[in-house]
Amino acid sequence: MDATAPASSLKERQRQEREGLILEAAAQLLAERGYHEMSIEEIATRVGISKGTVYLHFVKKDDLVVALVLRGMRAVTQATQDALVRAGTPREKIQALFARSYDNLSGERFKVMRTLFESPEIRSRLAERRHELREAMEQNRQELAAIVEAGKASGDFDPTLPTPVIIALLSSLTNPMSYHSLVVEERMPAEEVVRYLSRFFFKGIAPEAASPQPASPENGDQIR
Amino acid sequence: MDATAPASSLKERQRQEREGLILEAAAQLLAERGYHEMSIEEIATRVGISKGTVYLHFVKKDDLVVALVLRGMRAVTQATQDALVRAGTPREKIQALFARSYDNLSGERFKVMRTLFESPEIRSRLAERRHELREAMEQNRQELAAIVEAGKASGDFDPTLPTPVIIALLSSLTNPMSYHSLVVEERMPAEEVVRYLSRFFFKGIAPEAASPQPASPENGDQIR
Amino acid sequence: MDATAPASSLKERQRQEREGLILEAAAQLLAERGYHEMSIEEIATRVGISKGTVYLHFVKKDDLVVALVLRGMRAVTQATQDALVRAGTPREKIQALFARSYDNLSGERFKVMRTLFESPEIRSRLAERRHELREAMEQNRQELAAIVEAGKASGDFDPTLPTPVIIALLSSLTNPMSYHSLVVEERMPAEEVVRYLSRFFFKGIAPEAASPQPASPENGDQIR
Amino acid sequence: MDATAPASSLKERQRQEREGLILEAAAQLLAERGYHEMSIEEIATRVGISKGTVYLHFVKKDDLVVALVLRGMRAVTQATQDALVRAGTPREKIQALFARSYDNLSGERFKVMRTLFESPEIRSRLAERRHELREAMEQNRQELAAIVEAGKASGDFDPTLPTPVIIALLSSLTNPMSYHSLVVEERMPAEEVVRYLSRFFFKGIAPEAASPQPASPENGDQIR
DNA sequence: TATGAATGAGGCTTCATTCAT
DNA sequence: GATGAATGAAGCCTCATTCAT
Repeated sequence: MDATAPASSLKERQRQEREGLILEAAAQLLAERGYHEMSIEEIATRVGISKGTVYLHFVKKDDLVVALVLRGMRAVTQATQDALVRAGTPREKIQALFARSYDNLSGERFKVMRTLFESPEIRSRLAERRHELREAMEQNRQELAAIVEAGKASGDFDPTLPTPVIIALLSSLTNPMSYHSLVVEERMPAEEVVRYLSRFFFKGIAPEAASPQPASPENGDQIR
Repeated sequence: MDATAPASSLKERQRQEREGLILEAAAQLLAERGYHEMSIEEIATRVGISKGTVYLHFVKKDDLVVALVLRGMRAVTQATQDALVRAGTPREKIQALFARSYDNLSGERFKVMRTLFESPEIRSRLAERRHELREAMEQNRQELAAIVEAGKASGDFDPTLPTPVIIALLSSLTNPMSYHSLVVEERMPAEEVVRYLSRFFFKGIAPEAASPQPASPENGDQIR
Repeated sequence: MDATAPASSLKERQRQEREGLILEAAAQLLAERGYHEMSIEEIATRVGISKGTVYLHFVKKDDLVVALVLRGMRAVTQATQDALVRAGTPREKIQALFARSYDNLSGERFKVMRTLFESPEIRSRLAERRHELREAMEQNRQELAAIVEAGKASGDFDPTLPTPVIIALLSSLTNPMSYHSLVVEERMPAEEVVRYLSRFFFKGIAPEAASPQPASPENGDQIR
Repeated sequence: MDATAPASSLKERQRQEREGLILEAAAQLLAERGYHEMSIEEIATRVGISKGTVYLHFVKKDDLVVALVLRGMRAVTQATQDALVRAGTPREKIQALFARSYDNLSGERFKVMRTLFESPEIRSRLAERRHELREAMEQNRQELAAIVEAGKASGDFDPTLPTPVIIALLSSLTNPMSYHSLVVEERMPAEEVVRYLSRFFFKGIAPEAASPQPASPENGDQIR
């Protein structure tokens, strides 16, 4: 038995690995073409396996998408928590969130997630399994709410702005459309976008000059 | 021929009217279900005509969607121009844009447009006809750019923020996700959302009290 | 309206006709190969239409089979009633039933029905819609029961044999296996089979001589 | 080699045993669901082995079914012979055949066989290998023919009824439909069914009273 | 020898598109 | 023009069969 344990764990690892590849390919195709345009056949081809093998991992096409969303959601939640942990002040945490949304790693996945959620086709598919997703979504929302509340308490955020509004604004500012128009089309470095975003988030569109602060390195790192 | 001209113009008017109805029905279905779940059959049923008749107006399903997008784009451009004309200062113009995005009339159409643009399925379909859309998009972008530049000139907007960034932020803040999460889920009145949005856009997340400006009714309406 | 009525009735007639052809082809294929071996594609080919057209008549493959069974059941019931009406004594009625089972018209359909009912695959499919079939089956059973009871009352049938047993025996003797082994394999004329069957049903396997009746051509053609 | 012979015979016995289990499981599934609904996977699961192992015994699914049918046929033939040997008069032999058909042991297998033969899917499959089955069928038929001829000779059976007809009638009366409608649906004890069947077979549907025989307990147990 | 992961043919079903009426 | 019946391509999914371990 000792002998078989590692063997099975090898198989299992390979299996997990392949499942990851399938999800990766599916995420790409989903982002490129959408739910219907993504065929199981093509996912298989991209991974280098056969159609049938995909079905060894996911019973239905929908299951694959649900798995994709769940995985993405967990990743986003994880990234959010990282931002919570590593950064100190609420202001720094927000900046970390922006940075995460625009880096190329989790950023890409983040983009896919947004795409998924905004597609009516996928929404209706997820709706049938809302119970599986509700929890993950709610958890993520609460992470954000905690940051916002802390920010209000610390005086960084305006306490008269309702928390849901702030969360919505936060989410809005990190959507894939912005990413695309600025980073891809305008070829603006992601870090620069993040810097602007951060400044905007905290100070709005108002000109620097209007602020009484003598120096304004707008990243929020000023002493004030 | 002169005799037939008015007759044909009557026919033509009816034709245009029906085409409008088809587009309307298609927009609804597209927003509700996405490209593939929207069948020509159901569009026809909703309009009260037959499948074949839809094909008298649009040769392909894709053509219908392209027409939809073009029409929507023109409508958005028009609304943008209205905002430019009716409102006075750049600040007021921006407020008008926000208001437009969240009202029920053009707002709904606006939402559909966003949905279309964010759907990979439709994006890839539009990609094949990008030349037909490029112009309309560019025009709209220039309208916004004009407002932004005016705002920078008037001192309302921070001139060190790149115009494309500001445009992206503007667009981001009016996406359907925000609308849904705030107006639908949180049951917040659209006007209230617009007020918060406007305030945020101009002053950011910073607490009101922190602003040294003696008078800052940035909604325009409060004395405070 | 008067003008359209006949037109629609023409269309409708053609439609019914084709539906009949589809059912006919399906019945053949079902009898030849069974449920799974019968593909919609081949039904269509045999009728000379396309796959899609079959679906204009039957939403699902199962629906086709259910329709087939229902139609067959109605035909059998009808034939049973005919036998009840045309023939006089219970004995004659039974003979008519045998004749019906072995003639080429309803006989063939009868055979298909048996095949359908004895196939586990189809049984399980019908099971899901048992409510649609129960009625037709029960009606037919009651027709037979009525004949049997009349026969018991008239002294033709042994009243100590339970009616369900007699019905089961009747049904058994008309099954497709017998038809096949006698009429097809042994090339015995159907009328002759019916004659033997009838004699057997009423007098059993016992030799004629054992019967005390002086003349007993038991085919019913005796004067008595 | 001599040394391996017994070892291989042990292995061989185990192999035969397992083959029997596979056939048993297949027979059950075939009767329950039919050819296509019976998957190799499930057969393996029921036996407690793996899919691949089934293929060590049967190269094709069809081969399995053919083997099943052959085995069943041999069993039926065997049972027929038993009836021939144990019972005395042809009449008793027939009664033994009925009893065999309705008991729970060979009866069940008998039922499966009937099901197989009446399924078009399997028939067409067997057709391709008719040569493998012809012999077994013919042998069985001859056993029955021998009984019938003996019965005719002994005066028990009417010699004017053709032997194939009698065989067909015999077969008809033992079909699974009867079994189901009487034993399962009507909850009639199998022995009682056998008694009625036997009586019917020998004397037909005619009422007892009509028979001139003074005593006729028709079970064949009369002295005569 | 036994396993079960991998394969891919085959069939149902949908729906955009065509075209005779 | 308007209709809707007819078509057939395309994709999901199952499962017999193969084969490396």
